[in-house]
Amino acid sequence: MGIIRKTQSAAYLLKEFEKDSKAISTIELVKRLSKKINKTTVYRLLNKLEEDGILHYFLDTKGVKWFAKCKGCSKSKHHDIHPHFQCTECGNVDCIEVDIKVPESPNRKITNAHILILGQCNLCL
Amino acid sequence: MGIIRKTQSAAYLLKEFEKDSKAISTIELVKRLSKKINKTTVYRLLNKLEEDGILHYFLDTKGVKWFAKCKGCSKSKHHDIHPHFQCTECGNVDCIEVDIKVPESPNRKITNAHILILGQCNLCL
DNA sequence: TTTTTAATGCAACTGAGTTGCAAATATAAG
DNA sequence: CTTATATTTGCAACTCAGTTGCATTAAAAA
Repeated sequence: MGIIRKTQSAAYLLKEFEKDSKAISTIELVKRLSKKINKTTVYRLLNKLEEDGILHYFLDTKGVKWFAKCKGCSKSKHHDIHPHFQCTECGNVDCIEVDIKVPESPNRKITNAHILILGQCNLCL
Repeated sequence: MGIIRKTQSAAYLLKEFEKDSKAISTIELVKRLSKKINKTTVYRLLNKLEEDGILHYFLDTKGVKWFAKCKGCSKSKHHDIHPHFQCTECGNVDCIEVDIKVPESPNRKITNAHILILGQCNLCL
């Protein structure tokens, strides 16, 4: 589907990602916006924005979904196949702009990779 | 906690992993064992076996939890920090015995990495 | 065999995410 | 600007994986 109309809800949602470039978990977003946007709408908007290449998402080690703003992605193709870093102490997540080489594997065709790096962030060191 | 007693349920559960070395999703395990073991028990056993270093787990792109048998892990430390491969067509998951170098990052201490490689398996090519 | 203590089953619960539908609102048409 | 139309939204009810409390069962120790 993707976003078709410029609605107030979409504006509120995108505003959250303009504050800083950190990733935000779905649950956190639903909480933050609960007074302005209904939970259902938040979920629907996130999916649409992801399809349009405006946001990208990934899952952390606990299965929590995190969203972040895309850089240079389009509707046709996501280019955000970069690793993500999650601090094991504070839980914060960042995008890491580094390419990691994934080894070829016999008898398989590798098309993508999800990489989550764990450790301590600069604030928790 | 970890496993303390050798119970029939634990034996049934481990048997599933002895058939082959593939990873099995939690939901699939609960289904397969539903006539022999209660759902609650399956979940509790999986956690215990993971703590004991007998099984390891990881999450796929949809947040589904997969378990597989560990090779050379102990209660004190999991060594199964290898990548996992999931076929985007049939959904099957395998452990990949390859080391991937994770780049160092300034201002961070990297301790671990979760790597999920996606593509087509030999059966789906 | 009896005692002790962990493991299990059951039923009820939790909470993230989804669905159907009526009402609201953005956009296009007139 | 007003009306028509089609997408978005909110709400309530639902789904379903995973969890919790507690009484019962079954390992292992005495």
